[in-house]
Amino acid sequence: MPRPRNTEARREQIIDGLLAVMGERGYERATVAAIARAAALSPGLIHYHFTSKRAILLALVEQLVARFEARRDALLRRAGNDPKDRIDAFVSAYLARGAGEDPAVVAAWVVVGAEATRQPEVRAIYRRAIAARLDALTDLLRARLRQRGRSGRGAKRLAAGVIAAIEGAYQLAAAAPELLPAGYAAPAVRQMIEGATERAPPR
Amino acid sequence: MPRPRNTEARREQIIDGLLAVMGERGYERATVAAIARAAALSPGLIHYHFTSKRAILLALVEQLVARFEARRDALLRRAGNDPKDRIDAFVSAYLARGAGEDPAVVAAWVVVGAEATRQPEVRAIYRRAIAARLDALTDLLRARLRQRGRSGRGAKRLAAGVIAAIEGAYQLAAAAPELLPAGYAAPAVRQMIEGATERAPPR
Amino acid sequence: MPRPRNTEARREQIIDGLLAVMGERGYERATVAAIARAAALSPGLIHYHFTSKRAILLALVEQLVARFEARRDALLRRAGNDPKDRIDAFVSAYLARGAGEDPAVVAAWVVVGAEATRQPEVRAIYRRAIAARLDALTDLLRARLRQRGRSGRGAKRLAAGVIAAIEGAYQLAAAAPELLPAGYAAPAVRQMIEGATERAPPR
Amino acid sequence: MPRPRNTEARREQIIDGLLAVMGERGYERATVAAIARAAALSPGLIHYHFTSKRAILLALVEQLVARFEARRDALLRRAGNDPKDRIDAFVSAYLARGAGEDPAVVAAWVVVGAEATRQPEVRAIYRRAIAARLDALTDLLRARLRQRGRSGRGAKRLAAGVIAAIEGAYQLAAAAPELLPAGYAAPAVRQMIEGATERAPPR
DNA sequence: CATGAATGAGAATTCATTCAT
DNA sequence: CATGAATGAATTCTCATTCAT
Repeated sequence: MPRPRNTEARREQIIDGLLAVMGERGYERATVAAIARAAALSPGLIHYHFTSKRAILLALVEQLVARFEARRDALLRRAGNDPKDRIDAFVSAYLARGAGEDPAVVAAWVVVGAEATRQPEVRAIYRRAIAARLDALTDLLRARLRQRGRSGRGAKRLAAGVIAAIEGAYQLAAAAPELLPAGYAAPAVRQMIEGATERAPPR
Repeated sequence: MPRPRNTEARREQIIDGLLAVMGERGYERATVAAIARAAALSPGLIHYHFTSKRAILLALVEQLVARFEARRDALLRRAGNDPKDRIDAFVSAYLARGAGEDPAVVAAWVVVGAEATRQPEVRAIYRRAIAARLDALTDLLRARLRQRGRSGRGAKRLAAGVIAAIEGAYQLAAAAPELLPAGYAAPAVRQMIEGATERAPPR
Repeated sequence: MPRPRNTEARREQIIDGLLAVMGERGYERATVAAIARAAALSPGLIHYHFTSKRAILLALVEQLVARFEARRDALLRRAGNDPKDRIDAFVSAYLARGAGEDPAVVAAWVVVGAEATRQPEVRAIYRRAIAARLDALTDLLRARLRQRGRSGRGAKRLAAGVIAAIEGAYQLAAAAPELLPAGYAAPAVRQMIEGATERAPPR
Repeated sequence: MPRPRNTEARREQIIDGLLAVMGERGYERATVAAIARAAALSPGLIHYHFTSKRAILLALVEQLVARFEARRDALLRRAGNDPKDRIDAFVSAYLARGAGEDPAVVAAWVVVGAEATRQPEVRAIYRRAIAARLDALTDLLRARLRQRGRSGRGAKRLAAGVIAAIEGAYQLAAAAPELLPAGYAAPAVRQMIEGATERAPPR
């Protein structure tokens, strides 16, 4: 009678181990031994379930992306059809973490962003995720602009600004949280959007 | 007739070596050997001029901060006294790099931000720098709000939003440049500021 | 079916490796590579079982101390109750090494004595060992003095002299063995004790 | 007009530098830079005056030996002709340092003893010095034995015991000074000598 | 003689990965 | 699947010695 398979559970454990360790040490200094410890597993087991340390990172990045998308979709579903509400839902889903939801996830995402700078495979996933957010947000913004009788022309640029602001909020939350006024990020982003909407040329 | 001292020049060379290597490999993978190669020096010499690799990083961080401040001061001096112009000068000085001025500097600053997450000494310098920018920008924004007859209350939160947006622009520029519309950042930041100014309550 | 644990055996091997190498090279020049070679292990394994080279040294020092104490206790148990016999047993146990029992141990102990001069952790163990010997020998000498109807006053100073003579015998055995007459040490120590006993004031 | 030669003074400075540093760090860890600092000279100058670090050590050892011999000769000259007084003079000269005269010299001599264990050139000087002390002391002891009407047979073995006791006193003074009763060494050595003298067979 | 920079050969330590059990 | 020992290639750092001035 073969032992029941538990590969998936183990993979989750290991990914969570990397998440925990990477937040406080970064990727390079997250040793396989430390990941194993955080996952309450033996070091040897790590390489049974993952071919390499890099593979764990890639799985983690994908998981972080998927988590965001799940939360975003849930909030959008609840938001109804009004463009403004939908934009708020998107921003809330994105900022939930940046605002302090789970510090480990915030820290890990910042590390992922830095790794995306150099590891091609991380970069690929990261870009795909950012591109998807950019596209989705662009659509939402365009709907909003049209609702206000404006041209949708600047939507993409505006979306880029919003995403930059949110990614920057993550970075600041991870590196200098005590400098920041509470809850500054969402209103700032909203100002950016409203300011742009009002100034946009008519259709 | 001793050999003339050249420590300062050598330190610069080494810092530049780290800047170059770190941009493409990150701090951990910027080996001392690679730094030496980039600086066209022998590896042993690195440790003659710096006590440790970390010390080079700290020197680099301080240099990056100083460079920004020098550029900002120069632009502010040229900007005159109008609050709006001064804010523009500040943002331009900050974004000059984000916009692509020197990709190595952009990449390095992103790495510094990530390292600030974990290395206490880097964090200290990083925080001091961010705090200084926050204070300076808050003052500029407050002047602008008053000029328009508004309360200066929200100035600090707005400043935090602007800085987040700019730091995020660095991150995106380093990790996903080809996704971004050209020159999106400055207008987005301007929208954020104008939106907030107009919506701010009267004094 | 995990590989059976063998940490203790490996640690012994490594300690023995240091013992062998240190005797002929001293501690500093006993490189980890050389220790590994002497222990017939790979260099990396050394640091799997010990956190640092210093940790091996500390383990070795403790082992040397324990070895002496085991031999001393064994001889004392055999010696019976006569104070003179017990003193002889103590001195024999101590000098067994000095007299040439195991040259590697003699040499290592001399190195330990020199390291105790500077490494605080070595010094702590060394002192504790010397203090214990001093106390034990003082008790033995006091019993002997009383047996001869003398005051036990000078016992501690005499014990210090005996221990100095034995430690010195180690040093000379390690550095200049061929200069020394065979078997000089035990009689010399005995003379020291007898001379002092006879000259001690009555109780 | 050539600069006046100062080689001898410089060599002394450097030797003193090694003396100071070696006492607290041992020979291996006494870096040339540290020696230079202790000597208030530049590192490069060290190798102008000595071909190697080892050469400094050899010079230091020779100096320590010479210093002892000078003091011993001075004390012997003052001691007159009585064998007992001459022996006392010898022991005093030897122990002066062990008793705490100059801790740096004591510490350095202990390091020299340990180095003699492995460096052939140090060993050669060390042995010659010990052999000379052994011979000289043997003569003194023989005179004393004859004076008391005893056979001089055991003189050499006794001398070895005395020298071991004194060398051991150095070791203990360097590594565990606070454990030792004040002024224990000289009386203990005297007991050793008197005990042996009285027990020696008649001529 | 003197200075202090420069070199390069180690040294300890770390760590991803492999492997025997 | 699981364990934890084993390996070996890197990596940072040290330091005696050399050298240009």
